[in-house]
Amino acid sequence: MQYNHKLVEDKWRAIWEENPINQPSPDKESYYCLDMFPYPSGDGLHVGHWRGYVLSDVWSRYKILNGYHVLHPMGWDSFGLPAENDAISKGIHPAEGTASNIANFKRQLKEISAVYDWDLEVNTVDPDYYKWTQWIFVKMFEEGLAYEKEMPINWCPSCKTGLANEEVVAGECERCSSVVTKKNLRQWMLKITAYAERLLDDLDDLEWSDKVKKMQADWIGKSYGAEIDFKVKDKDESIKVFTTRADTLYGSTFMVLAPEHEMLMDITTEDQKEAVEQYAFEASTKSSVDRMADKEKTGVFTGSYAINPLNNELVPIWTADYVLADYGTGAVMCVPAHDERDFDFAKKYDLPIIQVIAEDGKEIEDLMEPYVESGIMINSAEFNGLDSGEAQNKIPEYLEDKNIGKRTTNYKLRDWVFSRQRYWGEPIPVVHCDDCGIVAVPVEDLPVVLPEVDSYEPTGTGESPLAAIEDWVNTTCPTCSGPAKRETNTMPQWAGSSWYFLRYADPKNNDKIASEEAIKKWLPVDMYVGGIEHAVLHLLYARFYTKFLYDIGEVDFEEPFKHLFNQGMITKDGIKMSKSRGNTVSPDELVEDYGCDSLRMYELFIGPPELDAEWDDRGIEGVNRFINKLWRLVTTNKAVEETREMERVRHKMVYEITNRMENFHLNTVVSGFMEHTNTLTDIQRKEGGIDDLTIDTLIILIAPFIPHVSEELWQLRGNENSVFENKWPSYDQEKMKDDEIEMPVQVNGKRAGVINISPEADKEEVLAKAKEAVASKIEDKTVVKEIYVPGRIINIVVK
RNA sequence: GCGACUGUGGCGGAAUCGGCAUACGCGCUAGACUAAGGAUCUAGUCCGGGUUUAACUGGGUGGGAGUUCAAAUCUCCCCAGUCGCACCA
Repeated sequence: MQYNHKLVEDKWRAIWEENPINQPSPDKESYYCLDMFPYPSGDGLHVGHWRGYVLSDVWSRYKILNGYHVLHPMGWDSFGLPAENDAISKGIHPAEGTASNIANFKRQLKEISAVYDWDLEVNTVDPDYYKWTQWIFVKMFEEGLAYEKEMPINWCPSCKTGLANEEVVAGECERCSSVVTKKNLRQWMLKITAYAERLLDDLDDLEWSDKVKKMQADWIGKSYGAEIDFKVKDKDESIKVFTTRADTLYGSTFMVLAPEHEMLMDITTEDQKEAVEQYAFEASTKSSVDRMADKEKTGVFTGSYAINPLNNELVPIWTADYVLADYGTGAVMCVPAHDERDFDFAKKYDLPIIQVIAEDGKEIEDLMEPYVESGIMINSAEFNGLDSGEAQNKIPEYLEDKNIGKRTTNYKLRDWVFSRQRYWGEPIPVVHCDDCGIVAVPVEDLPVVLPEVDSYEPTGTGESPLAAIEDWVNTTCPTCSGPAKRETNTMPQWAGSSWYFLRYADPKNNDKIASEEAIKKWLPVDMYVGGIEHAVLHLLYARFYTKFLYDIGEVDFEEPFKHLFNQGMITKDGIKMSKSRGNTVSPDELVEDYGCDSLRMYELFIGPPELDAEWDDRGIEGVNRFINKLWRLVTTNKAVEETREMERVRHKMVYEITNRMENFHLNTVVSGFMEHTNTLTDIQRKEGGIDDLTIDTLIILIAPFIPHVSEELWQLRGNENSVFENKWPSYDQEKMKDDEIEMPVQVNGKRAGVINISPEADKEEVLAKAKEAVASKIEDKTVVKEIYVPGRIINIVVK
């Protein structure tokens, strides 16, 4: 019988639909293998998307064969701008576009034949789902972690909405690449900074790649330093600066405040007022791109002086936009001798440069560039001669004693700008009451359902389109029943995806995010598979949410994803596959021509799963040929008595495949199948057949990769159960050993011959045989050294 | 600028521990089957010298040095590409 992928795949899809292979049982442990759920775009899936989904499915099926009951769900992260933009341009409600995109995605995902349990599907735009997204917000509000603030935030002029810091990439909007500007807006913020320390510390215990951990750690950006108070001359005020280099305090010759610093105008003298005001105004209109690196530094003198608390020297106070308002205290003590930026600034404005650290304790005359290394303290009164590292502790201690400074830590992480001025998102569930202030919508009134609007168009004024719906906006206060207005901002797309992994455990629960038992049974996620693009955004937010839910007793773990696997991208002509670049390859035709099994296997064979891989349409032919070869091997086999060779090949095969699976080297698992199938085909030809156990073992091992073919072959061999009801085969290393092995013989490190010996042969015997084999190369030379690494190599060193 | 990763045949890639470099697949070449082949099967395929064929022989994992009996693998320097961060005091 010929292999016909259509017949086989249709048949088994129908059978699995009736009888899912992943059944619970009291003696099975649970395992949670999760894909990052997709945004259902109108573009559909391409072969790049398949890669991650195939990977997680192969892993899930491997776990099923290892005796686990596996949770492997799928759902939709459906709020977001593309649906809304479609709504604006085509005039259809975003919900409609979203629904049809989901239908298409689902059809395409079903082509993969993954073991998804579609009964557990979640969808972030479903009011039964976002009820809980809103509920979490209310809890955060109650705990003081969600707060309102008017402040200059990142603003995308194209998307016409505020953005979180994490959504700004090199000064551009993460979504549309427009240059991000600043806008002063009333915003909802989440106090993620309260979790900075835990978000950083707990990275240690995660089985994530070092790369992602480092990206998160860098984003959180903890640095140790000191806060120091500088008194302002002739004023009753002092300015706090943050520095990581307290050791350089004696070299501080000026101070710079960010143009947004709240004390700037207070301390500016009358004659400098105009210039400073002008400068601050200009800075406020600049985008972050304009303010960024390698541009010449600019600044204006405020006319005031601060007093260096160590030596009482006067230091002029400037304002300059190279100092950031929202890091540290927004004010910096400047040490031009030991900081590049301060050095540039001092050179430009002719400010004094005092060296206080020297490599050998000797001052360099006319410093040409800042000395940023550690060294010996100079020009620092009683601290002279100290190692600068030591002074980094001694000086803050000294300041602490005098109550004019303290050691502290600082983070780059900022609070999360959580409101968006757009339509297609979860309404933020609070009302504004003139008497009671901001009041959260009571839990029993959730969800606050997103109302219909006439126009989805963003207003661009900082108001959401929801603000125009008067009968929705005007409501009554849940506390005093007086007139109140609803919050009209919506949540960012990340809100729904920050906790969805919990909902899969119990998606229809109407009383809780998910029941305690369901959460205990399934969570945290054992294996999380997805692209690297969420290294900071989604993964940081989800970790934050989980820690919050832990703190309020909703979950019993602090980290949502134990093991994270980031698959590489599929590229075409060296660039990422995407609809906008027009270089996508659709899986639909490939499934039609070669079958799901061939495409599944090729997606893995293409390269190491963690690295990017270049798509080549022709490659799938090879995998398809292999499946045909395997089919022939199994269907034409006449069972024979097991020989020693067959036994050895079988154990070796199980050993190698299992090992490579455990190490996630899935591309070499596939090539391993090819190699062993070639070997078995040779044996079959030679011996007239293969024993049953070896054939069965091969079918079970390969089942996670090509499930339809495996089921069919399993059935053709007379079995009535599913191939997935088997147990993953085991191996015996003793039985893998060859009776005789080929051992290369080197002379001076170069291969000179080969001998056949028993692995048990002793050294003398082996060396004698080896020398005989390479006699012609060593006969007129003196043997200096003989290396024998059992099972590996022989090297004879001659002179 | 800082940091991480990657660099192996014509191509994708393999090489648990420092131990036969190029497994497996694509492509290509030749042959078989065929009315036909863009199907299938068989054999060959790192580069060079050599020979009818083979034997034989030299080189070789981005470049250069080093450690070692032995280096794709370890160390140092350099080059190229990709990604991340980027005035964070």
